[in-house]
Amino acid sequence: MVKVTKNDTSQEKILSAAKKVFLSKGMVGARMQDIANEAGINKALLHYYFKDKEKLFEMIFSDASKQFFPKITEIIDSKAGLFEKIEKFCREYIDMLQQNPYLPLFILNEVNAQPLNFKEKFWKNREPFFLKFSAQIEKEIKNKKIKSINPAHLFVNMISMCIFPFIGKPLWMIVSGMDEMQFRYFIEQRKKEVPQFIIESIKK
Amino acid sequence: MVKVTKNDTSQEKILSAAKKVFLSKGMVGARMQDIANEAGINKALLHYYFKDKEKLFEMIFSDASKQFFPKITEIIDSKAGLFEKIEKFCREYIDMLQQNPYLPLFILNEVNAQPLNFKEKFWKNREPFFLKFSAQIEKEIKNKKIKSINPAHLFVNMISMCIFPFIGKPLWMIVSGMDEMQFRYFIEQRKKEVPQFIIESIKK
DNA sequence: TTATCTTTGTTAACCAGTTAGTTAAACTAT
DNA sequence: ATAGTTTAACTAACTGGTTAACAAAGATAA
Repeated sequence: MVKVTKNDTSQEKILSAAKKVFLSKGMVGARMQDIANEAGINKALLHYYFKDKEKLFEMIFSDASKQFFPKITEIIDSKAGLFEKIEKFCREYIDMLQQNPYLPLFILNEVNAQPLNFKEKFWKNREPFFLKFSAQIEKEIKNKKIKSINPAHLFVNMISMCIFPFIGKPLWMIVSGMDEMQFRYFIEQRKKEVPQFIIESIKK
Repeated sequence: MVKVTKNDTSQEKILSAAKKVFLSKGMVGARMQDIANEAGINKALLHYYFKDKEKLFEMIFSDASKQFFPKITEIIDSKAGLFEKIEKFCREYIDMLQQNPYLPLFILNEVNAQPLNFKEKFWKNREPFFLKFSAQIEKEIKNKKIKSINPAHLFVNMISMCIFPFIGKPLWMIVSGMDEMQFRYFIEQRKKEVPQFIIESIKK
């Protein structure tokens, strides 16, 4: 008989609990006791495995960053055509956010709270990743394939329309009267609506 | 001779300090001592004028809400043509956010933290304000003036592109390498770029 | 005017509850 | 036994909020 649903190790339980608590409450809002409770262990054990709150937080933030950023560069840097790339990006990025709905507000809050710390620890030696994307757009414009547009605005527009609905979700649900299921459907639609909206705007 | 820069009353100093601290640090991150220091008064005086942190916070949040929301409905409900309305909204809303850059993250964080509390205290007896906007769009579609589009997506797209850059500002500055002045110019451009982007997408 | 009282504004010192982090002892599997 | 885990209990620092004393500026009455 194989080990059935072998209990996670304490370390794994802690990381999973910490992710849940930090992502929903942020660094200042999270309590070590909350994390210990969520993990079903004693608070002291947190400090046995992870030196302090800061260290534990960094582990979670680092992990979250790896979900939030590489997905962008990965698609943007691929060698697909522009429209295809836009479609793929919106579809996959919204899909990822659907599975990690707290990610955007978490990341943006913490970058906001400590921009320098973020730059030092998580954005060192990275090349400006949207340069390639920018070059591709310039080329398409030069070849008269799409209308003239500033690539930075196009990029920010795309990112905005993909990410913002997850940040504004609770407010939008109140304002629009949507329930959880309707919102889910709304997001599902956006995987096609957003790229279509963008392409309609720039195509010639 | 008129009273020159008459010292603000303590109450005014507190409100001004509280706004600054709450908007940049949020409810949980803000410290009553920070607010007292910022206002240049004793901490006990905060409780003399405002019962507790919660009350002081509500005052600030209520004030912030009045900037964040009515501006939307006001323009959306006006009787201008659709394109004109989109142009006016983007221009004026981005302009307002330029003067209150912390507003979006502040509002969205607090709605996120306590959606029910927000609904009860700040969204009672309000009619769904984008119904009129929605009707106007449906009409334009029916009259073949614009392409077919789900009004909810159009609305969310517009809001996203106006608001998100302010939420993502610190991250975007790091990623793009912009400095404060370049970012300011970037936002200035968006007042025209965003409505143009939208209109290009929906016009026939 | 002047002496006394009242109201309002302000403060230092304090209090009780919470939080991150420590410690030393107990448990457990090998 | 012992090395690796786990815990209850503790500590020091911090936080929101209170208190009691004090100060300033009128009001009131002689």
